[in-house]
Amino acid sequence: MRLAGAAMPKPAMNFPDIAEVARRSGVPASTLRFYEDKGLIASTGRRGLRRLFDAAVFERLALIALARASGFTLEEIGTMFCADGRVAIDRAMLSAKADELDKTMRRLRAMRDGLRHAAVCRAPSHLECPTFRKLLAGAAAGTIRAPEPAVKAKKSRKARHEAGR
Amino acid sequence: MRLAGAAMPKPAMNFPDIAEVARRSGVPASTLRFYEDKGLIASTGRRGLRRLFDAAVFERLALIALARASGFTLEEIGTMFCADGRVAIDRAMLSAKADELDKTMRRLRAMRDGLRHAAVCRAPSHLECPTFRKLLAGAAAGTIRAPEPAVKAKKSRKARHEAGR
DNA sequence: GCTTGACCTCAAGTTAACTTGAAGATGTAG
DNA sequence: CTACATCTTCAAGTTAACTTGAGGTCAAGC
Repeated sequence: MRLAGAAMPKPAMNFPDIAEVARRSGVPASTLRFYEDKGLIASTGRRGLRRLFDAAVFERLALIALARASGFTLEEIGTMFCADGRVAIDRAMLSAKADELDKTMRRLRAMRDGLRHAAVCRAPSHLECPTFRKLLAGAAAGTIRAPEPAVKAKKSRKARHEAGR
Repeated sequence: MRLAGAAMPKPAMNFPDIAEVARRSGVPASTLRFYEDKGLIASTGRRGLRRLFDAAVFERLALIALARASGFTLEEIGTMFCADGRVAIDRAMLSAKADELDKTMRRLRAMRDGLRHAAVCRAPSHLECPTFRKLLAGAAAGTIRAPEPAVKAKKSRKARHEAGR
């Protein structure tokens, strides 16, 4: 992917600037600033105005991506890091989130089955299909509810990034 | 609260007003107005300023709830209704959404397994656990991504509603 | 020394799905 | 007829996680 050239470009390899971090992580610079602002990552210093990071930031970003994919909010993710930069994840929190995912998955599974049925059901209208009506009744009774918040991806930051913005 | 007398109370039973619809459906009046504004439901007329609905609105609301629970956006849900008020759901759309749910579930399953492992893993730090590092690598590579948008529930509208707001 | 392009800050905008609030209208009980 | 609880409209606020834009700074190349 990147030609390992002999000549090191401007920012010292071991102190990547924000553009370098963005390039290598796929996380936009604006997001990196945003994360820093939120205390999720930290720059190790500045060259003039410009932030310099160290290599640890990549692991940190991976951790954040992983946590986000698991459904943690940025705020929750913030609690996973000690002030000293060390990672200290509460195991109970992990279990709780796993339980949450299980619940979500059960809900989604039910919905998916309903959708699959509705997609092939031969009833003239969905409203006349008993399976569908059962689901509807659940929705009416409030047993069926919409999902939790989350995040949007829309076009995948990596994709947009790699497309040259 | 309201005695079921022989005399029909204010809103004719078969033309519930917005408060009645809210009460029976659990959907807040503000949401009903919002949905009407978006064209997802329709009031059948007015008594003075006040909207009157007919019984069909309950099915409609159940349908909306169901679709929302399946991950459809309100905009997508809008396409499920013809102008004449008839329901006409594109079966291909249902399949597509089912596929989407499957994808989501695969992702969530992987995350859940990772979380469960991390919760019990004996490695001194998560960063030293090979399983965890494998996930991290996935996150770094961008194969692991955050979920789709969705909706929030926070306290369940029904609960808040029934708690007398 | 000057130009330039990348970076900086800070405020405001974006999206989805609603909620909240202000100001006004009205059917209904008394 | 007067109160008043409910309704009405319309604009603006909310949340999460970012993005965008304006206006400014600065290191490096020429």
